[in-house]
Amino acid sequence: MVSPLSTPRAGSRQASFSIGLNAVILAVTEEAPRVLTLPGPGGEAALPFGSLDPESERTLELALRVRVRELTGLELGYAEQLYTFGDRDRDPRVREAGVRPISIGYLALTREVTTSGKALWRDAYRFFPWEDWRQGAPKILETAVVPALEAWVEAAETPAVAQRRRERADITFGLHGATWDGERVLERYELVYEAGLAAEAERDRRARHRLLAEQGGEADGGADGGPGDGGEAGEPMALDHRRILATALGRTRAKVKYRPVVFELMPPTFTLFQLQQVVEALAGVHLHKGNFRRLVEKGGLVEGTGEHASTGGRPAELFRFRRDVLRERPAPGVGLPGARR
Amino acid sequence: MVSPLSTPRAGSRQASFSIGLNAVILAVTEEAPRVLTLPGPGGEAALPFGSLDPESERTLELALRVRVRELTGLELGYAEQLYTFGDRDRDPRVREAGVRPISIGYLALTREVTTSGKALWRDAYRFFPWEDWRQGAPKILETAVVPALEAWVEAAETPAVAQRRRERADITFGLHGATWDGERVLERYELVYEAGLAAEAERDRRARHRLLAEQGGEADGGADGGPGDGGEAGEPMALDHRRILATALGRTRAKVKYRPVVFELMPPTFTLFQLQQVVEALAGVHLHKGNFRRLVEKGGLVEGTGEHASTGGRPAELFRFRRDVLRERPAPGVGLPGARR
DNA sequence: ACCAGATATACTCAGTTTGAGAATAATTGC
DNA sequence: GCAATTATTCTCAAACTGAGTATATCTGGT
Repeated sequence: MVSPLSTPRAGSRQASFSIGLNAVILAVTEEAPRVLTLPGPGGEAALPFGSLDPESERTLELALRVRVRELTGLELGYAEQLYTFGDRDRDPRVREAGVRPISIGYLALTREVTTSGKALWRDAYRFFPWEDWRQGAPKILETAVVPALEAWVEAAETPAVAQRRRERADITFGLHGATWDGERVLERYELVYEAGLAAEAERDRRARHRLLAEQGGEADGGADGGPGDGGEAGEPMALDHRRILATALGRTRAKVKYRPVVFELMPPTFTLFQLQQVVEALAGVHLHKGNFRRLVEKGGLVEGTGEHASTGGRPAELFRFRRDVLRERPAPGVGLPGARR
Repeated sequence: MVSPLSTPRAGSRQASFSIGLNAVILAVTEEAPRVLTLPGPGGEAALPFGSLDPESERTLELALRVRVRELTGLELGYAEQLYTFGDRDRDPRVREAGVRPISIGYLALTREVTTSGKALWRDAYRFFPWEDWRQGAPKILETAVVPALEAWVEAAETPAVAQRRRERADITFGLHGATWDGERVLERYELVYEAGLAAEAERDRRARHRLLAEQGGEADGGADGGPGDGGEAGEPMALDHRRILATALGRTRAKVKYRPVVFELMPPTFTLFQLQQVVEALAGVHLHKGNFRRLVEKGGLVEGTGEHASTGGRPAELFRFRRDVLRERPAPGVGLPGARR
């Protein structure tokens, strides 16, 4: 049953694919979103990942769970697929082994637990310092990002390209009167990469050139390799892992608004302020206490347990997630300010 | 530079992968969402698809665009990645060639244009008759879907499983007081498949059994193959294409609410009622005319051109998409009733 | 026992948005 | 000019939002 539609490409010698499964495992502790990392090549942090065996595993998600258990000892709860990355020229492994890597990213939310092996929980904002607005506008925007973006706009070869670049920079970073959209984490990282600010950009460029020199292959498109010196904006990660992490953070920020996924990150019972702090850590902004409370209580997302926890001031009531909300409302989430269309 | 994390699996003989690129190309005409299909194996409709060559193509999306142009003559505009499917036991091609197919689905929105080759635009609701509520609750729910779901719940082996099944059925189909959520298109199709109502379920089961008989392989998990007789609910598609289409429709319904993607489906100028009808076709529900108008005008999504189109009654003003809205608001979309938060 | 400090929780209130319906305007066909 | 048709504008109550203020209940110190 060969499909009548498939189109074999010219020149496909025995090259093949590898399917990489990458897990972004998020937890929130001490008011920071934390991602589970492993030491990767070159000292860079890496996401837990492994490759899919073509025969043995029934589904991609099951395979991912097995890999994560092997690597970190963690038994995943909530997990969803994020995105599949397959850019040929953005992975140093590409032609080295004649294998084209396809990376399938997954997002998992969990409570932080001690893990085995070399796994380490790291603050996700270490990799995206411009995403945390809880202490006001992040300084790195002024000092590094905006200047680099301006240089990148200036470096355009035609005014039309410069115009497009400027508009894109404005929208993704909320410059010149545009509004900051917390969900555009990936778009911002991509821009940081393109502007040459991410250490990965320089690293990948070098790797490509090395290969081209060895093989005398095609010309480099030259769409990147801008003015940046690299290493200035956020800690780099192995391979394309920072990209995957950016996708995960953006998706989490979006999803929290319309699905009760925050509760995956909470203990069975919690105070409303603890819940709020977790949401704030993910969103990277502060919320109005009274309004948050109203939203989450009147919205039927939680129910009180009657028990109380001492806090240093008046004791706070402990709440639990109210599962019935799933039946009642189509899109139950904790909605942030400006979440309104 | 071998990753320290990859875990070679036992028993991986020279099996390999193929990467399939699948395009769901949507347009709206005559008040129906239409999907571009090609004749597939066994007379079933198929999505345009082809496989990725490991070496020649720089990015997945570019490869997809090339395939679609070759197959249908269509030059894609807006396109986004949807989901990657890789279930081993749900694709008849799996072990036939020792190749495990991974399908990457894409969503493209366009205006309907005449296409070359054997491509055909078909009403998407033909494949999901339960999704169109514009004429009231679809009859097929009463006549086929709900009874099949009930049978599927009854067929559970333990009361606990039956309980879980019932809750899942209620939430995804809005039964017993739960609310219908237009975006859960995939979840509904998956349930229809699991309940044995989708013709594909029976087809895939047969294919698996044929292979098992030939190879004497592992036992079938038996998690499906329920009471349904197949073929009762919606037209089937080739391979896992109905799954991909369901993902696309759900994503489109969601996205329309917070990104101005409808305009990809519109001509350069249009009346507000035309715009509304396109949104209604996608959402599968009717909207309040005045409110829709208010939303879209006050929301700054469109601007009048001053020109008018004759309609049979009072002429309607022609509008165009107002691009500036992208700068002004973080999540501009046309929002449906109940879309709040 | 009382007070200050720290939290949690409860209220208030104006402004905005939503959902639903009704009223008015500009055409076409007869 | 009239009926039918479609577009456009208004109205209004209910619900929701954003921001602030007031009250309650604990701890620790004196």
